[in-house]
Amino acid sequence: MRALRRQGRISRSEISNITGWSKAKASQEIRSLIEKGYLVEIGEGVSQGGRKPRLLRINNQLGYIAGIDIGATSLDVALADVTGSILQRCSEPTDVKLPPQSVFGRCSELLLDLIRTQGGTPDQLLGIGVGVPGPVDFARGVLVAPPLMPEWENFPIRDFFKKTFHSAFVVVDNDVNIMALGEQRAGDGAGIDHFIFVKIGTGIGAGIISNGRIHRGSDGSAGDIGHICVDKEGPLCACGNKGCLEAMAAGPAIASKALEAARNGSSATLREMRESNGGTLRPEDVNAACREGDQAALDIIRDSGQMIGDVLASLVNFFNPSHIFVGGGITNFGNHLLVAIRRAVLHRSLPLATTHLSIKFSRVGSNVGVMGAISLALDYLFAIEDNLHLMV
Amino acid sequence: MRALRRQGRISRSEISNITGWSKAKASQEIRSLIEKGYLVEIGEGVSQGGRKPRLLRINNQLGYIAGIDIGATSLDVALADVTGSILQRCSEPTDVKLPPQSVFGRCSELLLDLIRTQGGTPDQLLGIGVGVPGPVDFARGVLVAPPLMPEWENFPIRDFFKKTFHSAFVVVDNDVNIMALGEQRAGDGAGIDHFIFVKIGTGIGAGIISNGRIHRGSDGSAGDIGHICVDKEGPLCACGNKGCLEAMAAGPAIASKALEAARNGSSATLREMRESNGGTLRPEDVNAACREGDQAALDIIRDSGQMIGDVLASLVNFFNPSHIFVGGGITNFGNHLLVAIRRAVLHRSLPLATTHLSIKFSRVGSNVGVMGAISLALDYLFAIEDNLHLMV
DNA sequence: GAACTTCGTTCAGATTGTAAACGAAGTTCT
DNA sequence: AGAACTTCGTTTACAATCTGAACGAAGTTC
Repeated sequence: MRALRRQGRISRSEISNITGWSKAKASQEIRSLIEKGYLVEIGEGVSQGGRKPRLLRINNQLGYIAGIDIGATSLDVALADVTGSILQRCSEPTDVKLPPQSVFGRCSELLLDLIRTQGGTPDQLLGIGVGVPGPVDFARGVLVAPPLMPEWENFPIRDFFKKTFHSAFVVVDNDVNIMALGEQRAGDGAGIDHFIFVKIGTGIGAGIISNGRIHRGSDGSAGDIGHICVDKEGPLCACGNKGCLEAMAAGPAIASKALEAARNGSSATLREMRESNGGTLRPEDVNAACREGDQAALDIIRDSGQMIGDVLASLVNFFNPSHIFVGGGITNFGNHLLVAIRRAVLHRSLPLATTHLSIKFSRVGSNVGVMGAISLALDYLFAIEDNLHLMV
Repeated sequence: MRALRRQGRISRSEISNITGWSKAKASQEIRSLIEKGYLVEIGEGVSQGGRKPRLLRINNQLGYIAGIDIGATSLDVALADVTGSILQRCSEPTDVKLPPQSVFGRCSELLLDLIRTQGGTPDQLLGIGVGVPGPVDFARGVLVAPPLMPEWENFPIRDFFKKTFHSAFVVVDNDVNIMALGEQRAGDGAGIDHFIFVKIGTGIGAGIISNGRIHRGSDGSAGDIGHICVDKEGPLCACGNKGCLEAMAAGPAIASKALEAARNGSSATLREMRESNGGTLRPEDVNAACREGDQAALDIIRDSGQMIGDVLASLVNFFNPSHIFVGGGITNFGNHLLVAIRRAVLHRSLPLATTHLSIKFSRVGSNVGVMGAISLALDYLFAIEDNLHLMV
């Protein structure tokens, strides 16, 4: 019922049209919601040839919603109101090798800071959405067999946050699922029933939207495409198999290929960079070299793109999405990567599955994670509010 | 509302519990449905310590539902009542190279025969579910760019059947989707949220169930895994690409590999078979040779299984299903194929995605297609009945 | 066979939703 | 400027709907 209200964020008695209710009931219901403080009036709208409508909106003073996105190397925390507008956000580097207590503890601190800066108190926090880099048992809100951080397995994320924020519920999901959700709610994914959000960074993962809903799979590990095998004789991956996509095309692989190119002399640019960096190279350096027109760097990026595209081609045949959004740390690598991915997908997939397929970078940028986390929390919030209303 | 009734096929005033209605309303509603002829009483049940309940059931005299499953080489037609029980079925070989008029015309004839044999008339047919071997625009009920039978594109299947069966609605879907639905409703797929039904026959295709619903993809071509590339230098496929799974591991590929083995002398058994068959070999022959312990035949089957398993391994990582059901013409090939598939999948997928994964043959057998078609038609029937009820 | 269950219906009363009428506020055309 | 017409939102009387409690029917258990 008020889920509808969330959609039309500003509108008046069109509600009676949208819901199919009579004007009488709509009016009465709205009055009750205003009395309860859920809705507020917000000025008047433009006339449609008669009396001006009195617009309303969800009361954004109801409380706060937090979105937390924990990546392999960075950590984002944002505070939003119940309409999903971000009030403030912050970001800092982290390391998943650290014990969960310290990482989540830091999240709590940052969140408390944000709330204080906004002039609120911790008990005004209604809900927290958390994205973590690994398979999540969604119902329990717990990581299951995370390859990157075995220590985190079964860490009670929900209870941990509840200790500090008593009044808030906690929803935990995989970080890529949450990015896909963010793209759906705050990006170009709006209204698209079937799409894939591909995150390329330290690892490679995919968030899947099927029939408009997140597909998590039976163990919460759906979308784990980083460990699809692309070369049976390829390098050893952290997961124990050989030639995983992640081990061959993600950020670290790009960096190590660049190091090799710097060593064997196939790229003077990369060699210079390595020296000025103190013997190491980061994925960003390869991108920079690429911009300068370095052929070896370009080849490295293209190779990555082709491998990723080859895998995506299979998935396109299988899943037939209408859109693929590419995001993550590698996103600012310009178009070379994307072009290579596109070419590989178009070359290898069935024409029917690709004629309407669009492959592009996510435009939501670095906010996509926290936006998704907030959306997830809001979904949960409005679901229980609906239930409460049904019970009362 | 009566969708619930369809679930509990025999039950009485538990309906008031299931629906949450008061006993009064449930009773009244049931009376109305009985008067309209939708429900019938069917004896008494066992006492629970008090008065015996009077069991009811959906009236199976309401009309007929037809399920039609058109494969690449065979055609199945079945007649069922509105509870989904098959009354009678028939099957005959066909060829998708024939024009659609003649294939669908033959379906109509068979269906008329079945109805007559059951002592009914064509206007008692309420709905028809049709499965066709190719991508389907589900909303329009029309084939889109089918690789095997370009002539069938845009053929108005719905209108064609409506000409003969005026009172029936027609729902068209891809044949593998329909098999997946059949597995869900009449097989081991009951209650499973995420699974893949893999059909291996003349072609290779997959039906996908995500969050308990068929995932059709944005163009209706989801599940078309037959044209995933497994070998960039492989043989040319009918689709124009090289090294498609279908071209390397499906029935025809198995047969042609067997012919080669018969020619080059690596298998005496296959050579004998070829001679007694008049120079050709069918996939079934390879199976027979396999049973006799022929090593070359066994290798052929194992190779196919491995290639299929390699592809499935990627899809398991991506989709994380809890079950994979294997069906289609190759199903009766015994366990060699399945063992090879299983080994490849377990070897290549992430442990988390495979620990709870079950890969087995579909037990529904040859009925799975028509059962799915019937289920699809029933879903549609009960959906519109629900709507009608809401409107009245 | 008395006491207690479960099943299903009947009926009065409360709850809920609706349509129509009406007042308020605004626009357009003369 | 004002008459006529719109749209917006509320009030009110009325109709449909649902529920709870009471009750008869049918059975089980001790």
